[in-house]
Amino acid sequence: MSTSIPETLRSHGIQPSAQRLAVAEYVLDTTAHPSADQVWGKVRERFPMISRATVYNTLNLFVARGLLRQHALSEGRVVFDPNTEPHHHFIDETTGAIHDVPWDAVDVRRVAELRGLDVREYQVVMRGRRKGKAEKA
Amino acid sequence: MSTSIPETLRSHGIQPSAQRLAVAEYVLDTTAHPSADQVWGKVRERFPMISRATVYNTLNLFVARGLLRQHALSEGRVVFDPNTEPHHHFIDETTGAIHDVPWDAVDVRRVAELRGLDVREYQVVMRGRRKGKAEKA
DNA sequence: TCACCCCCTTGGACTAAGTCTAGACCTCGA
DNA sequence: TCGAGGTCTAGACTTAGTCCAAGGGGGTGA
Ligand SMILES: [Mn+2]
Ligand SMILES: [Mn+2]
Ligand SMILES: [Zn+2]
Ligand SMILES: [Zn+2]
Repeated sequence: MSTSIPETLRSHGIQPSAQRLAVAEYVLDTTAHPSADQVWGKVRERFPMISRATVYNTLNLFVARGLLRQHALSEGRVVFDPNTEPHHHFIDETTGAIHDVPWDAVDVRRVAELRGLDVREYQVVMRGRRKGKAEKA
Repeated sequence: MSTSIPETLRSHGIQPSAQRLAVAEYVLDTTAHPSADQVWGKVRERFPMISRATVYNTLNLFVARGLLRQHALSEGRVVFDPNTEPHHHFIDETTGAIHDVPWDAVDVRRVAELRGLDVREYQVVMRGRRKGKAEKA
């Protein structure tokens, strides 16, 4: 039982509105790492009159208030991620899909010892193919 | 005493031309991780008639032939990197500058053990500020 | 030397991602 | 009821990047 979406928005200082709820319902509950235009496409299925500018404004607002993170992992694609905890990413070179990798699944050491660099955050970005699971037709 | 630039191009299967040499002279010898349009701006200083399309074509060709790597590290910026050996990157949040971090300066373990993922390559992407060196005016 | 061919370069059209703006529209409190 | 602020919208605008059709240039063989 988690808090309702309007509550979540308010607790991050965001005034709920019909459009913002429609965006939040999709983007706060996906692991697909969608782009802004993909979010627009998805939200329009249930809310056809929402404008592109509103989706961009809403996503940028959510990022500014810490509800979402924004990543530029693969060429030219900026994506949104509701997982705001530290974690790593794996990019499937075949499909372009981005998968989360739990923070503790990888060991990274000696980052804090780098001379001259004050590292505030970091992640491991991996590329390759998903194993097993025969390719879907 | 390294090989000449025309030799380098030929050894990667690239026919030298005046334009390609001008691009190569700059981009194979920078640590600045420039964008395509930054390369265009720089090359035009010495070769003012070179077209934008040629710079993009040349950079893409260099990437295809393994002379350059392309990275999308920070939001919306695709940059070119003549360092084709494995290494990590540090992004200065203040200036946006991208710095190379030697492969051995960081320890990454257990990447190969990830179940279901065939990791072909990876790097650590770090963000923060450069220490020391008072900010330049 | 000349002609031909192939590759290269060029400017401009085109596309896609993203931002900005001006006005319409809500909502809520006085 | 009214006004003020905040929100939404369509469309113009910007920027990165690709595509295209036409022109140019250099090597090779006659
Ligand atoms: Mn939060
Ligand atoms: Mn090489
Ligand atoms: Zn993620
Ligand atoms: Zn680099």
